[in-house]
Amino acid sequence: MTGGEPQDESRGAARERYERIYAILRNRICLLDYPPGQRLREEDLAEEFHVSRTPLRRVLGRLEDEGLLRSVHGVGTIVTDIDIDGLQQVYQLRVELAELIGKLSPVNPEEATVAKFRALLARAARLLDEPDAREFASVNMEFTHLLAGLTANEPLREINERLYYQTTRIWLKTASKLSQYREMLVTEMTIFHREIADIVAAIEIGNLESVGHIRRAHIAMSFQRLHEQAHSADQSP
Amino acid sequence: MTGGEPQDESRGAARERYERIYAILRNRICLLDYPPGQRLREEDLAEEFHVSRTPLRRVLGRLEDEGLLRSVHGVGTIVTDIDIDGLQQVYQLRVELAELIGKLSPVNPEEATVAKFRALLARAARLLDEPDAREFASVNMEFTHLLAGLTANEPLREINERLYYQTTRIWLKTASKLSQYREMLVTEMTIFHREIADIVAAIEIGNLESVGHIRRAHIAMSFQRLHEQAHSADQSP
DNA sequence: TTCTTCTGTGTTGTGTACAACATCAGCAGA
DNA sequence: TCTGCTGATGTTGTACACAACACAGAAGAA
Repeated sequence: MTGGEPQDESRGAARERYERIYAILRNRICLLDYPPGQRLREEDLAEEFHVSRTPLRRVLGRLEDEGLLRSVHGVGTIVTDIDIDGLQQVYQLRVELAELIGKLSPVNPEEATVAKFRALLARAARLLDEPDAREFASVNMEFTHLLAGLTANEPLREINERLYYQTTRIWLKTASKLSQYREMLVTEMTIFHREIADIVAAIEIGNLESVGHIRRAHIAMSFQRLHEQAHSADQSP
Repeated sequence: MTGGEPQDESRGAARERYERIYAILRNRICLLDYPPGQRLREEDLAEEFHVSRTPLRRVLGRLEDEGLLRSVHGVGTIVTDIDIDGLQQVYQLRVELAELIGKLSPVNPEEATVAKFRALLARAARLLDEPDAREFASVNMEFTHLLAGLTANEPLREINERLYYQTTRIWLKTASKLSQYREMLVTEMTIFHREIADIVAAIEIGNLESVGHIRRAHIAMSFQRLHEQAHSADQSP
């Protein structure tokens, strides 16, 4: 009776499937498999996942509540569009929350987790040789997920990931529309590689507060670069 | 094309109804009209709001995603139970976010908003003469809502309110089970009245950063008192 | 008595038909 | 040629019937 059971949401096969479909669709949106403005058909998705529209609509409802989708009666379910200015507030908040991860209930990771961080570092290094925007986004996503696990504060973890999913798309979208696409890609990957290296170093000596600070700085700078790119791109054409 | 339209979710009567039912049920849960453990019947609720189970279930789904409900197949939809220890993390996070409201995009309120704050101060003062737990909870709720409006950072506002709804029930629940129920009520109301007075003063001189600090201190202390109350109550019987 | 099994009852989860709605092509009229 | 209307078409939103499931209580055997 002490402490309360883990209370995994495991029991209930329905819930499990719900979470699975949710994660799949969310990733598709965030990796631009479904680009902003794309129209999704409920019936197609229902068929793909072998369910009827009813349970699928619950997933879509959640994605809509989180701002990734927008259903319009009689029209369709549309992937929301995003722009750097509308995301400024989210970035400001993410900057602050990044620091909190090192402050609120930080948990020193097990060796297995550290190994995962090192594996991501290796993947990031490999990206330097053969740039790949999608693989970059994927590594970035797993990295964020792993970082969120460094706090035992579950609400903070949830919120952190949620805000991340709201912002991560802007990166791929901005990059793909850029004339100096390749240069930007290489620059960002180089910086990202350094970020992982720095954070792995901080983790290895168990200084999670520094992890927070490093992360904070990188999120802030990443936004600034994105902001400048977008606005200089506005003028050029 | 500059800035983006207000984009209110107004268009769509369905969405409007959805939000309305959601707010009603959320308030009922938070004011303990539906106490923790209460079993809700989808069909009853559907009948009450003159809709079928389908749209109602979307509302319940969101409440479940936010941790206020829990649906179990074949059993029922149950209001989640809460305990002070399980809420410690949420409180820690709320403490930090309270401060952020004064830092991220603070917006000096219009005179009408300030008037609402003063009205709440008056209601709180009236509570000192005739204590009423439910009215207290209600004033507290509106106060929190108003405070959230002091930042233009919408994601911060949303998260702030969401975390509040997750924690506010613990207060009424703890108080109602206490032997010195009345003393606690009066004590808390007195402190709450001072908090509003302090914050109104800070608002009137336009110092929103101080608002954040005051709020932070009060949330932290409120949790501490609750924590001690709960644990001293554990030992006595 | 006590344990086990089974059946009845009530609830949430799912599938499906239909209503409400938006959009566009086609056409008539000026 | 352009404008305004109308019907066809396709989509999401809603209602309802039924399946899947949990649980209590009765019935029966040891």
